[in-house]
Amino acid sequence: MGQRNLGLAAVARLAGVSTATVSNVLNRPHVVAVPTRERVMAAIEELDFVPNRAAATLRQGTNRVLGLVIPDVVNPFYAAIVDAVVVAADRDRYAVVLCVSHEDPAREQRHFDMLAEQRAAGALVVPISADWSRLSQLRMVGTRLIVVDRSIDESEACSVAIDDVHGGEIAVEHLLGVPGSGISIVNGSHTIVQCEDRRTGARSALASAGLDPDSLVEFEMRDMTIEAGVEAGRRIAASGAPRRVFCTNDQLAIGVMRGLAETGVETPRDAAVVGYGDLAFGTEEARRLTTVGQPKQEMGEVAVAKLLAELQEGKAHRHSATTFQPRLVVRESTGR
Amino acid sequence: MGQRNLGLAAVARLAGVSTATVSNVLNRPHVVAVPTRERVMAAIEELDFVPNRAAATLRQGTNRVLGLVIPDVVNPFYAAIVDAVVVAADRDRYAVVLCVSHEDPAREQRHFDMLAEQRAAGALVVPISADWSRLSQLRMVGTRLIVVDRSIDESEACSVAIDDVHGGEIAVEHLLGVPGSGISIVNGSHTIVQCEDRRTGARSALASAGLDPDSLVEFEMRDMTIEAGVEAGRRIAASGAPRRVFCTNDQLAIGVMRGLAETGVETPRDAAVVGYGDLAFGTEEARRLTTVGQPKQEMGEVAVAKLLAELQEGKAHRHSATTFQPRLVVRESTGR
DNA sequence: TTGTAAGCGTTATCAC
DNA sequence: GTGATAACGCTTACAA
Repeated sequence: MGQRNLGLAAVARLAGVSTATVSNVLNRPHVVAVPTRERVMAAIEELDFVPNRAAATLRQGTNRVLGLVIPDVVNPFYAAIVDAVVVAADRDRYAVVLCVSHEDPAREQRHFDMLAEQRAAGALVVPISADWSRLSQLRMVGTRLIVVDRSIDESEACSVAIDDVHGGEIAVEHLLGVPGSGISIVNGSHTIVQCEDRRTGARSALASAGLDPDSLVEFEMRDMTIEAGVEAGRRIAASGAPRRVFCTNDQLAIGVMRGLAETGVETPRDAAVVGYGDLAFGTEEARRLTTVGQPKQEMGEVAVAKLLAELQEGKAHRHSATTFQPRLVVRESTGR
Repeated sequence: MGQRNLGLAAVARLAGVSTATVSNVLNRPHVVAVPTRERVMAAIEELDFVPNRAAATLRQGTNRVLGLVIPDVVNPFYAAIVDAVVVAADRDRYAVVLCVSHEDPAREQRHFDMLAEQRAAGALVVPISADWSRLSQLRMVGTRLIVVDRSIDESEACSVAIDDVHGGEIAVEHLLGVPGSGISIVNGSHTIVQCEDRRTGARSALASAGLDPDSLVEFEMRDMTIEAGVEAGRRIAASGAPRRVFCTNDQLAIGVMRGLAETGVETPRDAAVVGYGDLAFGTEEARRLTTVGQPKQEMGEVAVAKLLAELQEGKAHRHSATTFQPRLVVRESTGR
């Protein structure tokens, strides 16, 4: 019960061996003779010995810790990544320090500095901006970096990302196979790289089908919420825009279906709607929505795998960028 | 760019002071003369010095790290707690090590041990079981504990929880104010303490209204999913059970509404449904659902506040249990 | 197979 | 206000 706090030395004394041997029992059991090992284990048990990783970190210069820096943890997309990362790291006995930047560069910077001070072995980062000077502290202490869900030059770091252009392509490709004419796109701001990429993919799908990319009828909404989607749906219904609609997230898509329905345009009877993300599971409307699924768990797992590989390889490591392809999840909203 | 890695000593040399002074500049700037301080800061800048927290941890016996152990991070209830905890911890410059137990006791145990080895200053735990012997390692190294979302004897640790009994009470109280007769409850397994508590609250509300608690018509479902809710809704419709229905989570509630609707029983026209949790925001059905809201962010914040207080108070600390009251979020599903 | 001993980079206790 | 210096607990050559 009491809160003692001895060290290797106490264990060594009780077991009648040296500290080096105790250390070996802990880290390289195979080099220790069996009877010695057992004596040491017994002493560890007896004293409730808890190794002090700070001492090991100090000595080795690196901590069995990975940093994970994301913009938001309530967002199910990132939550899924967090889950995958935590599981993968746990498999290799790494602790994960979670940092939520909330899109605040100053906060993100503090997180980087903190991870550097902790001598984190590596960090998985969904960066707010592409300003690499911010990472100098981490570089300085040798923390390895993986950029997640953003692309970056391979000379800088490893990265994993999901190909949003392809996501836009398969969405529109699918819509083109549904009866109707023309394509509408309901998008967020073009300044968001994901939105821009998905739109690029949409245009590319039109081009591949021998259609004019400029024939895409665009609705650029300020927010990417259900409300904004409803507004877009109304405008589509009112303006006679194409009723094969690609929305760049699921909320917009659900809103669009609702906005269309207000004037009696039912999906999928009179319209076809494709969303993006496949995140809002478990709700009625999402269950009917054809959408673009993103392999986020896989991305998280591979990110950790890359990081651990880089840690093993050391100097010999060469950065690489991995891209994951989204796949279409076909449901009712495009089934005529 | 190079990866140097000096220490206080190098900074001290460059600034022409002792390591003690550099340490003071970092930790107690006010005791250092201004010109000296400035010279030291310049040297720190010049050398890109990054303090090594492992050394400080080793010396001080405690790490500026909080552990957060939860069963699941994709679940929005826990995600909200994680967010609140991370923000609160960040305010006081604590790093948060996230551990996801996935309901696996062995894994949870590893997490505890790991936090002990890291000499975490404290840990916020949503424990799988109430087996306190599991925490011996943590106790041994002086890590302070706060139990979150579970109750525990005040002699053991501080805790924060949400009063599920009261949640059940206000839900049924509200249903009793809606036209109709009798109350149905759609619940998960009674072995889940939250389910049992919410049911207890429901019975208590009946009693307070002068009704027989045993008049509560119960449906105990194996899962707490939308599907299970649909099944319950069908059974309610078929059996003529009371159509004022309290469901112990939102998924069940959404399912019940759907199941009822299959036989033309529309909510709120012919039925009143109350859910629990207020988590599935942004979906059409959830927007219409009267439900019991849980102050989860507040719980997370207070948990960290308690932990930090305990860390400050040290020996003098006395444990305490804080209970948060849920509040009813009234929406369409009970509005006749 | 085991022991010896030199650090790792801080912080804290004294002197000055 | 500042400087020496002794821990803190572990890992790792190297020696035996």
